[in-house]
Amino acid sequence: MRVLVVEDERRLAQALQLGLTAEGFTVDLAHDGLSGLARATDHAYDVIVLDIMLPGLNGYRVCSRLRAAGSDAGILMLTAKDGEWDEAEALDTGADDFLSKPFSFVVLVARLNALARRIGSRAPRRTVLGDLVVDSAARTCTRAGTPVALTPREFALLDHLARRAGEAVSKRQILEEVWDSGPNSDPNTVEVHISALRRKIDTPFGRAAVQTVRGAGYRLAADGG
Amino acid sequence: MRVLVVEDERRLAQALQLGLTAEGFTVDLAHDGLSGLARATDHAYDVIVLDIMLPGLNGYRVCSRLRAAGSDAGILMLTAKDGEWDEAEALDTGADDFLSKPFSFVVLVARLNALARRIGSRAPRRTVLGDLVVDSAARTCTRAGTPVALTPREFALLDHLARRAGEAVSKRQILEEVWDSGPNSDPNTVEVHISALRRKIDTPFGRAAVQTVRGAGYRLAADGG
DNA sequence: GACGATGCTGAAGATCCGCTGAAGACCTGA
DNA sequence: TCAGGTCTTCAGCGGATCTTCAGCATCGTC
Repeated sequence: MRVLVVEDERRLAQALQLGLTAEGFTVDLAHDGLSGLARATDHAYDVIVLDIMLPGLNGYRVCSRLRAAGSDAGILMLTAKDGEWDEAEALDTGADDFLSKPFSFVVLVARLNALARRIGSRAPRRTVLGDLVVDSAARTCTRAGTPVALTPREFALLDHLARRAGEAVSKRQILEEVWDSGPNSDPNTVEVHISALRRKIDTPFGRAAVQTVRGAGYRLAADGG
Repeated sequence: MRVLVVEDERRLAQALQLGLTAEGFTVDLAHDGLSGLARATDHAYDVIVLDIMLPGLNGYRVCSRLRAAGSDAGILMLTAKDGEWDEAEALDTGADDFLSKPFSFVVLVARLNALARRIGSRAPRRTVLGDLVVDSAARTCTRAGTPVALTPREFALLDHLARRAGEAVSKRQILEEVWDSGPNSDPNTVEVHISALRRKIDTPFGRAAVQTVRGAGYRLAADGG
């Protein structure tokens, strides 16, 4: 579960990062509306925790812009309890849930999990690309009806590519989102796993769904290759 | 990254030009609303830094006219006051971001970069020029439905020209923006790649989308040639 | 038509990029 | 601790790609 916390009070933000990481979430931080928006559009988060009062661009605007940009992440708004910011408005701009400050950490985690469940159920479970089927929920993959056994990494990689089927995805981006690693990790790692993936879902079937886009990364053919 | 700074205080404007150029931006200046509007409609800028208080035509008006004219450049407004009203008004007229004077140069650069990222992500996925289709996200190109295989450089070049379809783009500009290289690199490099591009997207189809504008560079025909 | 400036293009060497087999580290469960 | 599977690192290969160069073509001007 990838979570983005957009919160300008740095101590609170860091406390949340610490606590949520301990709960098993993968947490990134942004400290103002604009960088939050930028991160959220650049990366695929499951849930975004969004403070309403932010420097630069307030939470409402971040939220509505995210929705306008087609984001389907779950959005949980943090509202200060002074009545100035209407919670109904938060929901109107496309938020999924809200929480009044100050809040208990346990409640936040519970809400996040509830949200994640709801989001999970509205996110596509299965991606069908020709005769290649990727089932994110069951973590299974079949090619022409034949089940294909994949290792966790291989599946995560395939799942990531499948969610962006037809698009070229850079190795750097793959490293960040599948490996959850910094920008200076080895792109060869991706190459090795791509190679392994091809050997399982393409080569035995004489297909080529996993395409190399030289200089730009990889692309999973929208028609399954 | 092409930036237009519209600012009537000349010393500030020149300081910005100097500083932003050092940061790697290509910077043009305008000192009043009308000439700013004219420049912005004549040239393809990625981002426009727009002061609100301008002689002639104020920033709000410049901004809304630009949007009315279909400009999709990122617009960053410079507001003198720190009030909510300025912020809301600026965003409502179509600005993407704002910054209150006085501002720190570092912050401006950060905001410009953030804005550029967002603009990049909202840029059109596909450019259709007659039967020539350039898909930036998938990094594919088709002519009359036939897929055309391009090398990374060729694609970057075509993509660049396609985003400015109908405009003449100089070799120098191409070198800067596609090759990301200094002004003293060899323009022949561009010629060689243009030649290769034509051999792939024009010659086999008996078309001439890539046009030479003698002394001024190249232009991609808006109708695909 | 001659001339200089500008653009085109084939060839070649250098460079870059991605692929892959193998080895060892690592993790996990018994 | 061991066994089995998985992951990362490394190094070398092979081919795609880029740049440079040189000669030729084309354009505009005189």
